[in-house]
Amino acid sequence: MTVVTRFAPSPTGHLHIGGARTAIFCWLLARHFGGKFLLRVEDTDMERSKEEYTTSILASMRWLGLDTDGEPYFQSQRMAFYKECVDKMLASGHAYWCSCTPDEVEAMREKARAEGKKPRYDGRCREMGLGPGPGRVVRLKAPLTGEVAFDDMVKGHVVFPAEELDDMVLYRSDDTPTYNMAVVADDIDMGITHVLRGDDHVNNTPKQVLIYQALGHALPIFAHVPMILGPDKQKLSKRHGAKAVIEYEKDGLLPSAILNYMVRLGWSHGDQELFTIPELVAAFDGTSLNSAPASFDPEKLLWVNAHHMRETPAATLVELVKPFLDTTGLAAHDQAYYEKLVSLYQPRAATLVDLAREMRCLLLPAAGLEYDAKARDKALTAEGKAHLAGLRSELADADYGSKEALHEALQRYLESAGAKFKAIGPIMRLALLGSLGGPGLDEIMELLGKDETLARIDRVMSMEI
RNA sequence: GUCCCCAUCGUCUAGCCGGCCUAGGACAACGGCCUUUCACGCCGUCGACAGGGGUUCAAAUCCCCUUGGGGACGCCA
Repeated sequence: MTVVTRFAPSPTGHLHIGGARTAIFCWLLARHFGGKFLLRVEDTDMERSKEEYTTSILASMRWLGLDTDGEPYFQSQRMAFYKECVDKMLASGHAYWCSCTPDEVEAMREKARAEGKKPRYDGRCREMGLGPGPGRVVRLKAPLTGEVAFDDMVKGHVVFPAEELDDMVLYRSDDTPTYNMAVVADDIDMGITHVLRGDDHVNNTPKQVLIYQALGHALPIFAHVPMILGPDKQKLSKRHGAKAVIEYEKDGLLPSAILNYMVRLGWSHGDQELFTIPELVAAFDGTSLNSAPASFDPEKLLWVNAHHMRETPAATLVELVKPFLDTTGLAAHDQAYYEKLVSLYQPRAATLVDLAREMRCLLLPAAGLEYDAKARDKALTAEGKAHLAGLRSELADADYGSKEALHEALQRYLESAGAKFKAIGPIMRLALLGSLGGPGLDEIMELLGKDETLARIDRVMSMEI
């Protein structure tokens, strides 16, 4: 059986992290089974839909690497098709015209609410045999009794009493289909086999089941994945650190890390936490989906990202980090320098933004190096400066071809001065990096080379304590 | 209000057609090791089956209730 999934966003905002996870699941399911992943833009709400959002969503999906099969479908371009479907339902007696005004319907709902029932339309136009007319809508002739049930890959068998469902509007008085109508018509037409979407749609599903039945079509396989909640268990929102996908791109996160982290929210594969994308495709078969909602944890996302950063080849990372570098005042360096530098900071940065910031001190010319005030207070001592002077002459003759040779040079100085490493560490770090953390002194010097190393030492030598 | 869904460490989760669970892994926190610093890595500590009833020789695992949380009830999607 061919698997055909679809992601169906409405272009009323950027691709948010919750939507991204749904898209990732759909994409993974299709790729795992060698099926098709389609995109459908649900832009029937002319008021809220904006083309810039369609562009943005497409860009985010491309960035995440969620490639689609074929061109996207736009609901706004399929109006005639929906009309046909509705006509078919009218002709078969599964739908009828209704002349009730929104105010009248609202009154019915309030009445039901007052009686402690679920708000619903009372079906008064059901048997009136009305035809089309201004202000009229088409409603589904829903069953009055019995149950509406469907099977769900994550929820199992879900049953709704028919009394819960009313004669929902399928076609509006402005000649447009309603959401549920359009979704079912499209899912059938597009040949969707697996409808995977957020939990918030389970209540729509029985309604859609009725439409499938009215259209005489078999049900697809449903999979309602649990929603993502913020750390406070409330619905995920901006203030939870859950942002639009483009924000993460700006924050320097890697697409593979986002996929890895998001997929693990509501899905598991034994104890495995870290996945490459091919591993994800191989492992994700739609089973092992959790049914409980999950909270979004920005900390763990960062940890996953740091891991993916470490796994990325240095040459690739150089290209990825470049857009994040503040290039003002930087000295010129070749590709090999950049790669070496990146490999030095790879295990020390959780995001591309961090990496870019950390790298900066080794890209600046000696004269432009910035010194951390605290590091300077701590490391710049008379003793330190004295050691630095000795170190300078030792280093002036050193071999900068390997970090081993440089390490030996440092050891030679230590022996001659009778000092411990910790006596020269801070002052050397201050001179070379402007701060106290970072890679080993030998590898830093190997990267900088003799002239730059000495220039940096000289600059600190001339500083007042 | 009505209906639907859900319930294991602070968080993500394994386990859930019952016994191998004195409940495993990961993030975070804390302690240690490694180390010239900072990271990485490694080792360890803290830490959970929401509550109550059943069923059973045996329940985190099955059933019921309670509580708690989420979602949905539009001529929005």
